[in-house]
Amino acid sequence: MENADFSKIFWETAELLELKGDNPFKIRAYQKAARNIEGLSHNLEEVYQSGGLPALKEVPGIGESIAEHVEEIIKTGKFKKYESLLKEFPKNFIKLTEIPGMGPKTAMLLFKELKIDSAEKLEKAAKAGKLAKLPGFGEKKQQNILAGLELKKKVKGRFLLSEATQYAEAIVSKLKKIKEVDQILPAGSLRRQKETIGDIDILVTSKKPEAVMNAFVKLPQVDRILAKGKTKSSVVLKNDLQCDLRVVDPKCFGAAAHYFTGSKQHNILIREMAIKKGLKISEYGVFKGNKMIGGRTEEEVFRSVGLPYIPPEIREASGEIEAARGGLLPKLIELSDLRGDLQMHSKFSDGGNTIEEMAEYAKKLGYEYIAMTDHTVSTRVAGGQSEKEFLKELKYIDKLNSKLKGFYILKGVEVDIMADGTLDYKDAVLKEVEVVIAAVHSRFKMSKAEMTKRIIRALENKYVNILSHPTGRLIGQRAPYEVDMEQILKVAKDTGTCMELNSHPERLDLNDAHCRLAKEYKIKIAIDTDAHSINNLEDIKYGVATARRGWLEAREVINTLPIDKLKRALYIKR
DNA sequence: GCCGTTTTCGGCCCGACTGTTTTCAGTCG
Repeated sequence: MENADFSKIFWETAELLELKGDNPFKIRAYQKAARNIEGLSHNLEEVYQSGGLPALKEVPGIGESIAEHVEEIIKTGKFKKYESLLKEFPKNFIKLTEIPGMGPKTAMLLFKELKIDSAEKLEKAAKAGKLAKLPGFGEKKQQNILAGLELKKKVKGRFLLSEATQYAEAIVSKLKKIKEVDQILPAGSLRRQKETIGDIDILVTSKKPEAVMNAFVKLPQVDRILAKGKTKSSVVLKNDLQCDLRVVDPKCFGAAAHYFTGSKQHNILIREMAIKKGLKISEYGVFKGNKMIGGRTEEEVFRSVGLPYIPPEIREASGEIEAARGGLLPKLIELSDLRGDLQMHSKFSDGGNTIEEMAEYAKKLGYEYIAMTDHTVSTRVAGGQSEKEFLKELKYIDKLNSKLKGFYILKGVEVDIMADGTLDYKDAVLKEVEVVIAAVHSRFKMSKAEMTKRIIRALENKYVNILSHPTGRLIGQRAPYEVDMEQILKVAKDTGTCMELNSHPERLDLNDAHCRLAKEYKIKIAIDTDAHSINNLEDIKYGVATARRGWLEAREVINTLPIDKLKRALYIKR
């Protein structure tokens, strides 16, 4: 069982309880547990196997009864309470609440009054005008539900961080031109740099909010307006991404920034701390009674509850508050800490640029080195080279290096891990290479035990420096292959192998939670781009963002080292 | 259902906008 499986069950349990109109605090408890399990770096099943119920109860949001539910799910593969709740409703009924504008109350009312239990029936009834006649409904509400259905059909899921970043930057640059706009900050999950983004939240300070609102909803990117008020508006952009704008007074910028950055759970924890101190925190500031005592900056908000500044990327209610209180916050890695990029491809395999062009661009980015890691023979679709061809590339790199001043091209390779865990280049060839990156590119559907064994065998090869995209997932397209990550990390630690954090926006692999786990195992990480052209080299920022979400510091990332130290670190296994 | 630097019981974050309402419920973030 993966953590995502547990969290899905508890999310849906909460949803079902909500449909039933159960105690809202109980519902919140299930949601909180689901959210915390989602962000957990350890596998919940393994937590239970090693420490039983008491270990489960250590997880925030898991108490007596949810711990028992988890145990039940592990032992029996079932969760009786959830299944009996599910039986109380028609099949797929809870999916109705995924439609924007449809909450549990509306869904239940429509079911009771019109027997609506599917999106299809909902659409039919709305089109026939049956909804508008119900008590509490009207023409507008009916239209909104139809629009929500349309949106749901079009938008399959969340947007990649890279996509949302581009859209947000375009909006921000337009908003900056509005003269009534003072400060502007993209907030929400985008500011926390989550790997996928549900919608763009933008915060603006202005003395004339209405002027900003009017300009915002008229932006060329806007397809339609969902809501427009004095200080808050929501629109759907032409690419179907929702964008919310909120305007506040400059004096509460910090409080608003903190609030709109989230995460929701983090905010709740901070607000609870405030209450204990006799304070109240809202997006308008920090208040003692009616008196505002802070909120111009985010620092003031944190200070009001006795904490230092917590970077947005780790505001996930996953231990950052405790760390901040104990003075144990990590000094998160920054883009400028990196001295080179350790995986990329050239025209020698499937890259779009020559080695010289890649090196030239890398120099412009301020790097001191790159590793050229073209594909090997098994990855023929990606122009993988035979050993003989590859040895020629190595000689070519030697020649380039003799001409370069103040820049170094490491001789690297992205070698394939075969189904049995052997590599597709002989050790005699790998011996000539400075950076050996091993990767799984085939046979993704192996059992967890087989895949784990396969990868471990590769890690045990003394020439392998880095395990590339360790789970093989493609966000929104391909699930990670089954692998026992803790087992892999243990072997990586024992053998002195690094884990890659592949910065490709669809990979981000290791993900944030795995980075944090690797940190616990004291394993070094290589953040690289896997660039196939000069255009991809700047994707490194998404890797750094993920590393920051995984609490990584510069000293835990191998390519923050200067070249001589890096070479020594790479030779540690031999 | 969870949780404790006021509590093992009694709290549980806070506010905007909409649509349908004469004062608010529902939804969302």
